[in-house]
Amino acid sequence: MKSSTPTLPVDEAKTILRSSGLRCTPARIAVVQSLHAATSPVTSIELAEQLTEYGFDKSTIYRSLTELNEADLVVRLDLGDSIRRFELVANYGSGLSEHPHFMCIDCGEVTCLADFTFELKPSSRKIQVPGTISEVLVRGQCSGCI
Amino acid sequence: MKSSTPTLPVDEAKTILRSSGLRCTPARIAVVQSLHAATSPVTSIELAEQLTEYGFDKSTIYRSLTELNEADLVVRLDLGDSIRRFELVANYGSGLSEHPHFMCIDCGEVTCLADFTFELKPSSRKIQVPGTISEVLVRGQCSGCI
DNA sequence: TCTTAATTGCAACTTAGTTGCAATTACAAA
DNA sequence: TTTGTAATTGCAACTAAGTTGCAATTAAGA
Repeated sequence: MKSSTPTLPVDEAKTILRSSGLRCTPARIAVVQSLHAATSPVTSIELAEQLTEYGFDKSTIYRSLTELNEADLVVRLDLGDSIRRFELVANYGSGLSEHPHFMCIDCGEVTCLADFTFELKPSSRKIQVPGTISEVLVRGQCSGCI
Repeated sequence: MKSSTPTLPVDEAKTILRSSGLRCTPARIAVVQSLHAATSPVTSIELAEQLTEYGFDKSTIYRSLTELNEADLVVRLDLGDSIRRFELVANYGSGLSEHPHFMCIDCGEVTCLADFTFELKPSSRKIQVPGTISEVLVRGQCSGCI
């Protein structure tokens, strides 16, 4: 698990939780801290494995993730390898909002395309995207795997 | 399961299979016919349920899908709901190749954005996409679910 | 028709995630 | 600070999707 960022102080984790009216429980604080430390989306499996080592039950972790997601504190990414990934919304920073993601079909590495915007171009003026867009995922081989 | 297209004749299914050097077995023919009949990507579950009713074992269906995928006769889509979908490459038609897909996060409906091209724009000239792109998935709410 | 490697069906297994429920805990109100 | 109570947790059992080992069967070239 990547974690280059210094650990988020418990108080800040609590502030994040309370901002959405969630109770501050050890499990949720640990989940927020873990997600905060990550530099790219974290899989639920990684998180469950990491936190069960500290005594939390895996069902608690999965439940916490679902609750944080419903409270819009974390984004749930379904990047196509049948494994769910989560990103702390707070990590996006102030102005920065959601961004496309790139996933390598060989090594599974996920990259945030934070500095890219995407555009869907219709072949004719008559057709349009069949709805609102909330997430964009690009899959391919990363430069290390080509 | 959507199937508006008339059933693909067995002979044509066999031709498709043989074109990639695969043996023509009843299971593979049934899978090809099923995928051919679909107008949008089919989940492995749908396919397994549909074809086990005809006496095929689910492991055979999953194996057939893997083989057809490895032979480049079908494309495997991982659209983010942890459920794999498959599309018959032959359905793309002659000139038409792969296209982006749109998936509704509410109803799960998948649409082929066959008439759209996709563009990722970097915020500056200095950055670029971290690899080659092989698949693009757009998620959001379809017009029926908004 | 024969031969043989490829394919299949079966059952058991794996993995990711979910659920019911009794025990515990966070936190608002007294 | 203590208390009451609804929210949360741990546990164990379960589900669903997909995989695997292996003996029996079959497609298709000789």
